[in-house]
Amino acid sequence: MAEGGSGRPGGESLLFLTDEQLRKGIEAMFFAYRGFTADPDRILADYAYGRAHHRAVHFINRHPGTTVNNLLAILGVTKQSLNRVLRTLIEDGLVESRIGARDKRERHLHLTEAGAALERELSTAQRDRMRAAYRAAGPEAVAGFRTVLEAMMDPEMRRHYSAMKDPAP
Amino acid sequence: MAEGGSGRPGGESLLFLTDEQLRKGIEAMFFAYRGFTADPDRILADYAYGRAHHRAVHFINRHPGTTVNNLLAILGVTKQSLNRVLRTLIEDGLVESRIGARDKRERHLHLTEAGAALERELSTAQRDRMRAAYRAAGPEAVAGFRTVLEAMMDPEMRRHYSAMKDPAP
DNA sequence: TTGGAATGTCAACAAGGCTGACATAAAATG
DNA sequence: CATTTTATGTCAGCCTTGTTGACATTCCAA
Repeated sequence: MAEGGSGRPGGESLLFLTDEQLRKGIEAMFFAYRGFTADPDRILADYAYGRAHHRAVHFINRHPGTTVNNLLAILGVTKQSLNRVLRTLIEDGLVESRIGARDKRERHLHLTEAGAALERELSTAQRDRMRAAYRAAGPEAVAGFRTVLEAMMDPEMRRHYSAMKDPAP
Repeated sequence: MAEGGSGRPGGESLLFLTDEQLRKGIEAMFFAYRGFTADPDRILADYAYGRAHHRAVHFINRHPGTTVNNLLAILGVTKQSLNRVLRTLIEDGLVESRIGARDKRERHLHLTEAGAALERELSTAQRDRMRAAYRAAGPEAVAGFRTVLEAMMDPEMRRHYSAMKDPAP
């Protein structure tokens, strides 16, 4: 066969869709995600927190005043799971839970100053790695990176992703 | 400010390095990784296996005859953790562990036919999603995707990634 | 031959997912 | 007003998968 023997037929413009290319993409995701979480994980270990706490703190910072239910939808875990994490964060004074003004059943979540400080520490480490990768890869690669990742999301997750404040164009 | 008010100075060619852009990249990784693992996770639930089993099966398939130690380095977990997963896979007849010929301390790992069948089922599901994302994004985006992911890896992981058989150019 | 290094196994513990059941309070609805 | 639905919190218990510690086996080098 003229197109490389992958067993997947197609014109030469579809070479990037061979099984072998797709496997490389899968492994790239696996190895890159490890790097992606490595720096925050190290910091979290010092605080006796885990990735679950990081995720909660991250999205509370991004959506100040969000309700528990909304956070549940974003994180895609059960309320029991989230509650355990949230409880420790509130006990430790990193997150504040305010009863809703309109709807008193709701709890609106905010970071305290200490919570914001942890968020900064974590996101600085994670952004530093992301920045280095972006800088090494260049703007065009970054655009492609974002395009593929967005196409890989479940539609529900894409909603949450797109709903976040986008940088001014 | 002329460059969007992110607080990060830089010429217009560095707009893709603003904190806001980096945050979007971080969230894209988070949401995309969820999609990336969603399909295999559903299949694994039917077999009472987890992601750890998937990873082991994937890399044993990619490196037939690999030793436990080598797999450890690739997966980046403790040998005790891997051993538990490996033990169930061997008990269930998906993986074969052969004592090394030269060095009898080593165990060389191979998939059985049943193991290869599970691997195919899992990787087919995962590749399907990856293929759809690649197709939607196009070849240039895919190249950028791979470039950024590779830049994001720890050097050690990048070694393992690059060591894998690359598609013929 | 003997001591250390490498490899792999077993045991026990913790984090953080999950389900199920249940309580409370407030809102929405008849 | 009575009832139902919604939002949240909590308890109990299970599973996967990470961890450390202890230990057995095997190899190799002093």
